[in-house]
Amino acid sequence: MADFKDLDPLLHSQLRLAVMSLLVSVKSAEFVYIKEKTNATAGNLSVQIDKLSTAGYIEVEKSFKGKKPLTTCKITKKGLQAFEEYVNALQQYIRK
Amino acid sequence: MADFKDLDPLLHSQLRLAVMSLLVSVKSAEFVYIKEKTNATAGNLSVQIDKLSTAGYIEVEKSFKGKKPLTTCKITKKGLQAFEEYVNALQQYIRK
DNA sequence: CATATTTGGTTTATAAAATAAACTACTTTA
DNA sequence: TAAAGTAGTTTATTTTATAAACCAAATATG
Repeated sequence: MADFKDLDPLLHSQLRLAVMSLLVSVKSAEFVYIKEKTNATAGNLSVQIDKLSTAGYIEVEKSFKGKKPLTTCKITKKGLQAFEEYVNALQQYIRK
Repeated sequence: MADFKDLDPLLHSQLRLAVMSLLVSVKSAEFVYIKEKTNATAGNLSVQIDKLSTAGYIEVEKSFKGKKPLTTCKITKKGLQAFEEYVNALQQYIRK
């Protein structure tokens, strides 16, 4: 049996993984939408989005919807690759 | 799309998950063996094994191999169930 | 009209987790 | 008999995650 590959710690977090999971399928999503889908608090989500953004895994665009702030996220190529590698590494842990 | 199910925080840890993953397949393993397979430090492993044991996910038996201490771990029914649930919940996050 | 309340967040503080370092107890080897 | 190794545990430190507090603007309410 091969040794366990390290799991990207940036992705091995429930909330960040959920965010990435969403972004993989929808390609672009608003803060509020992500917040609802993930059941996260705004504060927590804000922090985790920041981390993903700093890592270059997602792109964050701040604009306005009418007069309200609007934060839109989309996954980057780097993020997609990291996600795929994470999933591959993880398979080793969870296949019975 | 259904909301994301919570991931058992006890299992959502690289080292603890690796330990459980090992125990699922081998059914019983020694401390040193687990340590080598997971590349963990003894201290870290000791702590994480303790947590899994306290949760009732594994059973820990302390004996002696000759004159050296021997810690043997095996997964419990509860642990196996938790592992399976974790894997199921996780699927939702990682299917593309 | 003024004052709550809601929206869409960010910042900061606290709690929990992971990890590393130090230590224990004993054994083996030189 | 001193040094080094084995098999761990305990404690301290660092990192993370989460919650609580806050902010600015908009909208609703009496």
